Amino acid sequence: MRADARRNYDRIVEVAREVFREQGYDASLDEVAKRAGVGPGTLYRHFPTRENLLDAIMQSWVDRVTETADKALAFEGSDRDLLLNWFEQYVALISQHKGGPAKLTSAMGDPSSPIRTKCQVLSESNGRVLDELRAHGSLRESVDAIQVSRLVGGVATIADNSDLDVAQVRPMLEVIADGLLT
Amino acid sequence: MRADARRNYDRIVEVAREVFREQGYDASLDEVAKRAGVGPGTLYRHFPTRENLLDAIMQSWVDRVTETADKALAFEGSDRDLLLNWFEQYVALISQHKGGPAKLTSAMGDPSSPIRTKCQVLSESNGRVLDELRAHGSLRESVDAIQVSRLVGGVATIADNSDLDVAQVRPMLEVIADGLLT
DNA sequence: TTGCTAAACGGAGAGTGCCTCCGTATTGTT
DNA sequence: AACAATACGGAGGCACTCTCCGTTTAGCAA
Repeated sequence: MRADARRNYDRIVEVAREVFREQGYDASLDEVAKRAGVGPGTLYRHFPTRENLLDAIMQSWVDRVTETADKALAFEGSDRDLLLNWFEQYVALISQHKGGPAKLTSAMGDPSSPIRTKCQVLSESNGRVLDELRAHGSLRESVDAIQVSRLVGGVATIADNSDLDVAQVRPMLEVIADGLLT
Repeated sequence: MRADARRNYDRIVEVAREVFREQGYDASLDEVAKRAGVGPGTLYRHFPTRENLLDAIMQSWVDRVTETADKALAFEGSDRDLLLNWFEQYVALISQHKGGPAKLTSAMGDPSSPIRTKCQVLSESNGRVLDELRAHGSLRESVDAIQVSRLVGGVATIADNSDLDVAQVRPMLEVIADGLLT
């Protein structure tokens, strides 16, 4: 990759992160290009679809998911609290920018999605937490990680769309947690 | 309302229902107007926003919600099955056209939404089912209708976005049901 | 019927976003 | 310095939203 290309690529991602945070994930891409000081052509060459751009943006914070799951697993307390704690963090992670929860959760389980790698990281992290609980024998049977990702992702999606705060989200996560645990 | 206005209003709603079913709720409104044989001006005079048009479309089938709740309440069987049965029908009802679950569930609890009356019908129906279970003493405390509408609506939203079938939705509804019941 | 007015129509067009094409510029190599 | 190869960028085509306003029509009254 040529030096100028690399420069533009990085700049676009940086600006896009900012614009998406301000205006939601359906902000104008021409606007992103303009603010980044490049032509629309350049943006679309690097990121043929909006999805590709999102993918690049999310990279950094999806990296944090695994790490967050590690911490959640080290939690000292009841299994229910462990799970709830993890769910809250999970919701926060996928809600970094508007439209994120819907995007990520809808692509869950779709092998042809451009953001499939992100989704895998998410459901794997959920899987690890579930395995831990299963090892404790406190998890109901026939629960799989994708289902849980969808359930919690669904709550996150609604919370995102309706601008709900943590206090309104928590009781819903409790219902899901109680439904999963024995 | 003048006769020609009434005629156009009805025709637009009818055509829109068809177009939205075919192309999802973000189909072109000019296209709707064209197919209805009216100018865009006419469409926008009757329905200043897309939301207003959706509102009119959904009227007919939101009417069926109350009726469906009645039937669900007459169900003979365990409380868990009653609840699951209702949830499945609820999901089917709000998933009549693409984008419906997200629209309806996101507006839940927002008094300024143009579709607030629809949402009220939905959460009231959920409320009635919950009251029944509460009367049986099989419902956990501190559960309210809007929360449940959001939880189940969240599942419906994800299912709608990812084209999930009933077999994939059911286990998620079971988790929610189990989380709600004692 | 005819005439009148309020109500309603409809389509041209401005504004905006998406995305592509291709002439121009930059990079890095020989 | 010359030359590919690579990348740039913006003009412009297309699609959609929404408005404005000149034209048409419904409904009523004489």
